[in-house]
Amino acid sequence: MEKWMLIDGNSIAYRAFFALPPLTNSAGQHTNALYGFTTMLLKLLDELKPTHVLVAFDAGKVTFRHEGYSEYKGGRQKTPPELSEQFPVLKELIRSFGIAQFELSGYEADDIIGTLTKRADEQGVETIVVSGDKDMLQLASDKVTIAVTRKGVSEVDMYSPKAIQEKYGLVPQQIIDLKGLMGDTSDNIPGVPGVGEKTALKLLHEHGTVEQVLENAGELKGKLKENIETHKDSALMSKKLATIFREVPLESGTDELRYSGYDGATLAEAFRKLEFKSLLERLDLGESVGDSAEEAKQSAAELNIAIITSEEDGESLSELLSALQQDKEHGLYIEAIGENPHQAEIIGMSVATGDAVYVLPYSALKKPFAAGLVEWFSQADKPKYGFDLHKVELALAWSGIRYAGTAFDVQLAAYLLDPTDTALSLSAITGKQGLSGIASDEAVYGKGAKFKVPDADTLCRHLALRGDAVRKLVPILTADLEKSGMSKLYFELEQPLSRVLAGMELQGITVKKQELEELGRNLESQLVTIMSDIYKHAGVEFNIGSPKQLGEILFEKLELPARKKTKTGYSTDAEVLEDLAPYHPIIPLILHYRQLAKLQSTYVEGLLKEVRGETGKIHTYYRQTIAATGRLSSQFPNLQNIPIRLEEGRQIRKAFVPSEPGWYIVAADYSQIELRVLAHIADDENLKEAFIHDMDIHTKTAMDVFGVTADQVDSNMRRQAKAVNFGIVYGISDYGLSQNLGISRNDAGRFIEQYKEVFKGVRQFMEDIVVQARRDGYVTTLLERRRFLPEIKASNFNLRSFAERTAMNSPIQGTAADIIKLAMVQMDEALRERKLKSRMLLQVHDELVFEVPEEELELMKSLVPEVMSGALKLHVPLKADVSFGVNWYEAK
DNA sequence: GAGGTCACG
DNA sequence: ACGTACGTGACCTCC
Repeated sequence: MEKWMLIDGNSIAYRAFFALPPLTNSAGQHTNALYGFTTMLLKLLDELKPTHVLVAFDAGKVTFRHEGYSEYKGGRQKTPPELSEQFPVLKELIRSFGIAQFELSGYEADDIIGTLTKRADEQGVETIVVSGDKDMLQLASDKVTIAVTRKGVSEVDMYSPKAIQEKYGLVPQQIIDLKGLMGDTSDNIPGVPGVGEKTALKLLHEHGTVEQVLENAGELKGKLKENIETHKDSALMSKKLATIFREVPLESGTDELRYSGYDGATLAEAFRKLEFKSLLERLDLGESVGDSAEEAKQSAAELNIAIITSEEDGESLSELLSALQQDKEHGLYIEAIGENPHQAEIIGMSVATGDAVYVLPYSALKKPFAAGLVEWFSQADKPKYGFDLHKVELALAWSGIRYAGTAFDVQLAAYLLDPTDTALSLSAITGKQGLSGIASDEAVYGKGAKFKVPDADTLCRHLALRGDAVRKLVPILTADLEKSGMSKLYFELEQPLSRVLAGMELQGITVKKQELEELGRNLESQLVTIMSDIYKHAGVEFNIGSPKQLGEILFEKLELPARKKTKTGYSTDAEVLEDLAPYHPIIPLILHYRQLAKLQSTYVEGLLKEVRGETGKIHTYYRQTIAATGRLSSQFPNLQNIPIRLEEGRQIRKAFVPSEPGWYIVAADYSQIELRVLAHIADDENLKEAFIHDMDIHTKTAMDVFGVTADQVDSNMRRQAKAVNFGIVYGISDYGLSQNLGISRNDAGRFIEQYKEVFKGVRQFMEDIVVQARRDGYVTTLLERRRFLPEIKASNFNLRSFAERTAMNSPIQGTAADIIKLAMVQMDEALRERKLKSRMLLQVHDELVFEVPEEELELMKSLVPEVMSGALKLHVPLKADVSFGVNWYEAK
């Protein structure tokens, strides 16, 4: 059974353009009409499942309608260039869908559609016309339904003749009479002055057609009668103009409209260019969620899968090993279940190479006959092309299998290509690259309580598809890195770093449980005391840890002044409480309670849970593919936020000790790395000068901003200057600075202006980087790390301002990240070359922590800062301060 | 699972 | 007029 869908391309594009905010891709190309059109099209294709689809466009400026009425569409605003530039792309996009499109010189889209619906009526084919224009309702029939967009383009109202009858009390043919009387300002159809929809409907209900209304105009009264009699011609002409011409000389037959579904890869390529990320994912999702099982079976059926479970599959295994030993290109996928790679369970693996995909359940990998494969894993000179090999290395290590030799990691590459992309699962990357979708993790395993490893058959097929996907992605992402100028960053920094990180994580850091436990007992007794004090002051027991309950106590029961609100109620954060401190003695108690409770739950109990019983060590997991700026992050547990600012919390660091008796903790941190990076990037003479002379940068800033000499800078001026420096790095705003310093916005603005007067290079940088971001759609670090900032062109002030601050901050924070990463790779090499026993254990953004035997202490105290400061040559010196002690606390 | 809070650079 | 400092992760409460 045929089913036609006929779309008024111009009308829908217009609707979409005005309904959506001005979206652009990173190249600055406007995409809102395209996006709206596409979402609507995908939805209709999915819901209506047409066999034939056509998009019709208006062609040429002059249509036959102008012959009779030159003012036709005259009053219409000129098409904005932001929209007209989208039409050629739209036409290409429709081709990517595999959908036919017509335009015929001298005719409008609705004439083409009218002509086709006439054929549909004659042939009895069910047809849906899609438009943003109610004019189309005249085409409705028992075969033809009109879908008119509502609320933008996401939803449509369906008009059958019956629906039109219900809504207007008219038959479809009368729609033109309606237009004839009421006109249409958007097309500059005049109609009859003073006649709107209400009057027009009343007249038509009585008389049926424009002609009849005119004939019976004598019966009418007053102004209406006068208007109609004087504008008879206008009414008749308007009716003619509103009439869709249904005899367009179309040469093409309807066979050309046949639609057999889109090609995922072609469409994904088009979406990729336009950066329709959510739609790309939806393509992926549509396949993986919708018919995941079927799809997977289908694609898997096309693969030559060799499942290796026992010695009997020796032949397959030999083939595989032979390919791997010859360094054949391949795709490796290892499934490790669990978020924490130190506790993940490997359930199987696959390698796609040659014309086959080899799949091994983990049980097979552990058997003696697979020893060759285990050997291959450990060979650093045997290249491995895989996905998230950092996690794999850790998971394998805990299963007693050594791993080395990453030649390419699809996930790491995808991160560099867009570090703000939070969907770096293999299925997401595959979908984004427009390869045929593989099932998402959730589709295969379920999630939460429903998590379940599927039966062996399903699992093997699934693993096979993933190995195959990795193999296809390797050359694509390699080329993308090259195109974006990030090959060097990838191959010489990120990939080597991945290995260094794994080494640090597996090494772990020793934590003295007794130390933490004692701290915990101490905290516990303090907490009990404070808690009862708080209850006394409140006059009631409540859950201090509940912001809701606390808010009620403070602002309702105790009637303290509530200043700040959150989405859900009163804000009770530290800033609010500090302001309230003078009003009630309960406030300092709550602040203290909060502080200690945090230490207890996160740092004492939290860390104790992470200490491995066997070794007394904590193994964090540095994530290399999370932070938008290129920084690392640390999880399970986070060792990058161990307390230091307050003395009570700093005590936690006493529990972090060397793993061997007599060794030391050595810690080295970059001094003012971000401001030094800024001095370099902005090439600011004054700032560079300050660092070349290794001045105290906040004092120097105070001198320049306040126009005083060094000995005139008091601690308050220095504090304010320090805040200004922070602000500069964060992408300053007067408001932000005023909040931070508790001063007026005007005063903050003056500080900033003064700063920019003295640090002219910084001012120039701030201005240039925003312009650059707007031009390129992204900003870069010194090592060419990118961050895309599409919102830099947003019309929404907040979004745009955020993007502008990010444009200033990311190159600074990101370059600092580049530098310490370089230092880590170089430090790792230095330790190996010199065959030192010292080990690098932790990284905290601008700090590296080592454990060092006594005999290497002196050497490391000079080597570490030397490597760190020499990691990258800038126009200012990099400085690293080093310290040591018997624990992390003492290394200060 | 979201929101609030707070630890770090 | 708009209303915010940049980047993270963990814990708790409450729905």
